[in-house]
Amino acid sequence: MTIYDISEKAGVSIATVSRVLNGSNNVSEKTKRKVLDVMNQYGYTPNAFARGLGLNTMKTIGLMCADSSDLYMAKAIYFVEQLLRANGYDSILCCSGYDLNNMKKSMNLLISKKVDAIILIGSTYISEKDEDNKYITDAALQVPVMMLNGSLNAPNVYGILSDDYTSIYNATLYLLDSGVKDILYFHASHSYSTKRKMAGFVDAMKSRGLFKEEYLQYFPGSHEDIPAMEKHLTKLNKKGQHFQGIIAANDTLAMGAMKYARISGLNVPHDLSVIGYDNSLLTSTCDPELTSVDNKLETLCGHLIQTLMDVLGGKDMPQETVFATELIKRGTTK
Amino acid sequence: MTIYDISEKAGVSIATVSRVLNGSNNVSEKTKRKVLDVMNQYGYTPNAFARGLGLNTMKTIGLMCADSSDLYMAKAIYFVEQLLRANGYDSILCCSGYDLNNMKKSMNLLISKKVDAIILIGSTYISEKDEDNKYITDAALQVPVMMLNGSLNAPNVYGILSDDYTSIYNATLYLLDSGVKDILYFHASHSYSTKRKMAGFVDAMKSRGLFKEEYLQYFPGSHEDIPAMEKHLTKLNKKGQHFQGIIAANDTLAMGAMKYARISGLNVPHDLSVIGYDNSLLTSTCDPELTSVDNKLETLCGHLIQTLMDVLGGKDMPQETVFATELIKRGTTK
DNA sequence: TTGTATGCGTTATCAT
DNA sequence: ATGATAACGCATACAA
Repeated sequence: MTIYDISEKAGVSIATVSRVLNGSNNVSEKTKRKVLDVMNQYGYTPNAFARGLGLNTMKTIGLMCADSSDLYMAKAIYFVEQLLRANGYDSILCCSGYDLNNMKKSMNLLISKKVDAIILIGSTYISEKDEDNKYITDAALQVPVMMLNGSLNAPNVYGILSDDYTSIYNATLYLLDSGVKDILYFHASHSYSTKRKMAGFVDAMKSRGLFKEEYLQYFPGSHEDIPAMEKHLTKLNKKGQHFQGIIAANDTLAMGAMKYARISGLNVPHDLSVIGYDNSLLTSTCDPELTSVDNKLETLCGHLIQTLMDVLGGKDMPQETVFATELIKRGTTK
Repeated sequence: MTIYDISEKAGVSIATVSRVLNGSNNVSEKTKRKVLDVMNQYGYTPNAFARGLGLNTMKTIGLMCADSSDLYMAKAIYFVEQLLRANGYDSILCCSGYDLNNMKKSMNLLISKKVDAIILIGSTYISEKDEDNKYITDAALQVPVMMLNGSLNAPNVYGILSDDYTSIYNATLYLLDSGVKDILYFHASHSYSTKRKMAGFVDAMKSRGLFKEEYLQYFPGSHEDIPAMEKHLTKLNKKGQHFQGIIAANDTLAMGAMKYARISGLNVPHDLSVIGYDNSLLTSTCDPELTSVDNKLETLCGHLIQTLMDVLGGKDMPQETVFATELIKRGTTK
């Protein structure tokens, strides 16, 4: 069933059918009805490929994330997909993993599929070395690139981020002010976001003259392996590294800290204070409930999509937008 | 940059360029090199829309899930997307929510985008009433429909599922054999999967002559609201409903049970035994760690994609494939 | 092995 | 208001 079939059965030209299809006003009410009737009768739907060829767009946005099963990214995908669809766009998803080569591959794949824009979910994609970001700036030569919680100073790439630095800076001060001295920053990646958080931690500690390099604790294992996180901390403690506070780069790591406390017989928050990040459902799985930074993900996603729509509409938009977060205080801090 | 440009610059016809593009053997090594060189030089990539129009496929599979941020679905999406891409297909994602009308809309949208097949993730999509499944069987008239953890006896729809019934049947017996008598089945949806689990529970209890209707506990709130789950159980207990065991339809609900135990001062597993479902990362967030049913999701996804590829390749495939699960015993059961 | 010509189903630019 | 016709960029049957 094509536009030709409809035109024939309705006794009009394909041009008229096309006009009806696209809601042009230049068509009499009478013929419009006739064409519409025939369409319904035969259950006609326009061919998306042909339309894509003609319009050079299929109203599709490419979504890239390292791992769609990560709590943060999964939520982001959900919000972004909903909002895109509400704006008449579809999402094609690419879980690229954390390897640079696969990221490049995913990017090329999306570009070759002629998506209208690319959304990079999570700060995984931005690298220290400029050359490693080239695949992003290259992509931005073709279509707008939106970064959720990332930022890159290049034409046609837009970053929407939460203020990770200040979040952790303030969280650290909050912990210090509650009387906790030795605080660990516990992270499992070297992403852009993690680094900004770390900088916030370092600066806050330094502002009180309390910073030590050993406070920065990198966990090299799987980002889902909570028992391994516990073991990491236990080993650390056995090595003589003392700490009464842990600030984790995400809630899952904080769960590792909680497990460590339980196994070590530590009272939380009295012996050990813990702060997580993302304010996920994990915050209510532990006892006491986890104090965590709310990253305002839904707000970020909303703003990201709005910015994208404006960019696609030809408007000038700010290259970087930063949102404040909120520390949700629960039982793991005093 | 089109095939015409390349043909001109390489001094050959567009047919030859096309042949090179599609790896045809009927082209001399020499001209192939020449064409390839020109392509690289100009950074040519074929237009996906034009190709789609000609071949009537863009090698894209439609993914539907109710909520991509649900732990189960998020993992499934990850596996499925990876496997599809490894087979040369892309995924377009639609988070339909749990409302039937939106599900239909999502389905139509995917069909109209001319995807090569549709994968329904989670048992959300299959309904009691035949008429409510019509949109699925209708879709199957156009493209193969694969159901992850769902099943529908209709042409061109294929179900890959884990044996939810037996899982819970055995888990229930396991709990009974450990000396626990009053057991609750705790669920938050009326999905096909949840019902099969419930049937397993009911039959297991009946097999020992221990079933009571009140044991079936439906939680009407948000599937992420763990505190509300706890309150539900607390209220239940206050109403005089006793229980020493809880079998939850998923790990999140089990977290609610664990929270209830803590708040009520119950020792797990001595006073209360808990079994979850999905064997997610939540199993290691609580204390003691959660006994849970491993649904073998990765295996299911692998099989689903393989089946799909075979179906697309024209092979005859079984309409339903059921995989056994495994009860992973941890600290919440004796 | 290579080239020519046509079709794929639209949209859009002209006329009328 | 409506119709004829040319793109859009590729694949492919057929010819050479």
